[in-house]
Amino acid sequence: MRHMETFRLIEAVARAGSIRKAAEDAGLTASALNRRIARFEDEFGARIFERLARGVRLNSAGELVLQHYRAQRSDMARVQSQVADLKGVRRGHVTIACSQALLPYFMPEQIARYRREHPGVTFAVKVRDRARAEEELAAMRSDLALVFEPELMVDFEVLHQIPQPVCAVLAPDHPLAARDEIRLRDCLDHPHIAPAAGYGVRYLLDMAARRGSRQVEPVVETESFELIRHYVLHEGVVGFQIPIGLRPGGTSGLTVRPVAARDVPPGLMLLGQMKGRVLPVATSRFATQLVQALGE
Amino acid sequence: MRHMETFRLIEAVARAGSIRKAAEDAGLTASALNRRIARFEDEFGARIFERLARGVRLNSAGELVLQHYRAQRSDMARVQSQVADLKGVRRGHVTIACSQALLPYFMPEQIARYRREHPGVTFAVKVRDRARAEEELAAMRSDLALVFEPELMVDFEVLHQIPQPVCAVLAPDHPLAARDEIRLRDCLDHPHIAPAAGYGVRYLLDMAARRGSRQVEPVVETESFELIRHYVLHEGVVGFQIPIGLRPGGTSGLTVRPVAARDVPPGLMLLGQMKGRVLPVATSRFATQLVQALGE
DNA sequence: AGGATCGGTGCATTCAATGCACCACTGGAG
DNA sequence: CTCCAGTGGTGCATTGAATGCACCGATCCT
Repeated sequence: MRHMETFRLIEAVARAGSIRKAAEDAGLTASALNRRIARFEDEFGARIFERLARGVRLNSAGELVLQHYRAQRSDMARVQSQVADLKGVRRGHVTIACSQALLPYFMPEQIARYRREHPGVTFAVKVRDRARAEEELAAMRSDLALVFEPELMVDFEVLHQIPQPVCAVLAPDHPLAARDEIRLRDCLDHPHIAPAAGYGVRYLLDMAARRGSRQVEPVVETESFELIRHYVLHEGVVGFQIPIGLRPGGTSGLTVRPVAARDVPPGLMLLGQMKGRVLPVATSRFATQLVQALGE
Repeated sequence: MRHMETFRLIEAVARAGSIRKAAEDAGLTASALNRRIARFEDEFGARIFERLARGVRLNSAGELVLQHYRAQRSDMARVQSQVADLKGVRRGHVTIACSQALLPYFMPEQIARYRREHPGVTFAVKVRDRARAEEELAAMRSDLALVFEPELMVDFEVLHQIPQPVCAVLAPDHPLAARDEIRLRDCLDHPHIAPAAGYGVRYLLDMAARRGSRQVEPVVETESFELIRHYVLHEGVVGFQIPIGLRPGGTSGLTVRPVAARDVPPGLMLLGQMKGRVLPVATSRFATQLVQALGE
């Protein structure tokens, strides 16, 4: 869309922090870009950039303008998607930011199921922790977010939520594998492997451990859930996961036992969108499917 | 705002039903406008106008585009208003579509009260019947609507509602003026003056009369509530109004008596906005004031 | 048949956007 | 301090996208 060129450039300048840099990236001269911005500020009626000695920075008016542009851009995408829909083309593109736990089983299954019925719809799956996922939504770089225990910003509109108890993941020959339910203190007494700080599971574990005057002291700390699942098969340590990230049948050679809910309260897996946005057709349908799948 | 010129022209063409007419109005040639539209359709990826023998008409894709433009325009106005606000200018413009009954007392009072605290805010008050008021909101030509018994379209978001009983308006020497409450059949037995079809009061009266196998047969039928209020002083007829359109004290020389609620159920006065819109600062504050005033 | 009105198109023109060269200013390194 | 690198801002010539003009073919109404 030709008419939002200026907005696109404004966004580029805001990102680069400098008119010259942004101009170079955009393939035009600094003077041209400078004048575009000056002209926009004239028409708009207010400065949108603070002029610093070493560059520029968006002021609060500029933040509002940028937010407006992003909303407008995403709405235009929605309109195009709806038009494509009524042309019978049945195309679309769904962008979703989700927690790592959904990568092995849940998301692949859901996307495959959807694409079986709508092969024209393409997907972008971004892996974001709970804080970054909400940023994605706010900047409208993603249409949906499916995250575990997010910090719930004001702009996050919850479409569905399900509780997810924290589970211990063990090799079948681990001493704790015999029990049906495991206490947190038993996990902490054994060597354990845990996600790094910032992840929902770790957050719940830290809170619970502190309540029992204990500490989570993992022998291995990692950002990869996949590493956790595989590592417990190599060394007799206790791993932690949530059920949605584990194969339901348990054919993967892992033993899964819930950690006592009275020790570690279940966290919430939330499906959400940017508040007030009208989602494109394909996205909206996919969200509906997710809600249904989560409900089962 | 320069960048939505094309959208503005598209709207003009849609309204005029002809590229040539719209071009003339806009002060450019038909060929230029034609090409602008063709270029937009190219970029957009779909036709937005049906080409007819005698002109053009928006197709459904075009309707979506126009709706997008209106939403975007109103959001830009909101952004500018917020920026003006944080510049300390405290300016703004409130556009409200309302029923005729609010013109004599309610709206003047409310606007004056608001402007006493915010002299920089200007107002546009459009008088629209209940059907047209919702059109105004949908096309974003008005920010708020305060209407009696609207038909409640899907895009109408109710901010507040209060019941309004239908009242008989009489000269003090009218035979019915002696009673505290008046039955509908008594009104219909006397000569009466009523609003034209399409107005909320008339709608309620028609429904109620039909239930009693009677008919509303006014000696004078008018679109002006003001005429009704004044006419009852000239001829001994029964007029109909809702309380919010009458002076509370009753110093206007009129006698007001409620029509029995078991005959004519009270209608609803609804304050609403376009669903999902973020209102400009000034408008939002004014809406809050209206809600409070209606609550009293 | 014929006039009126419509959308669409080829070609010359124009003016707004751009590139270039340059200025003034700032901050940090030598 | 000087000097340099990097920034935003400006006057002037240039260019190309948008426009106006003239014209075409189609359609509708008289």
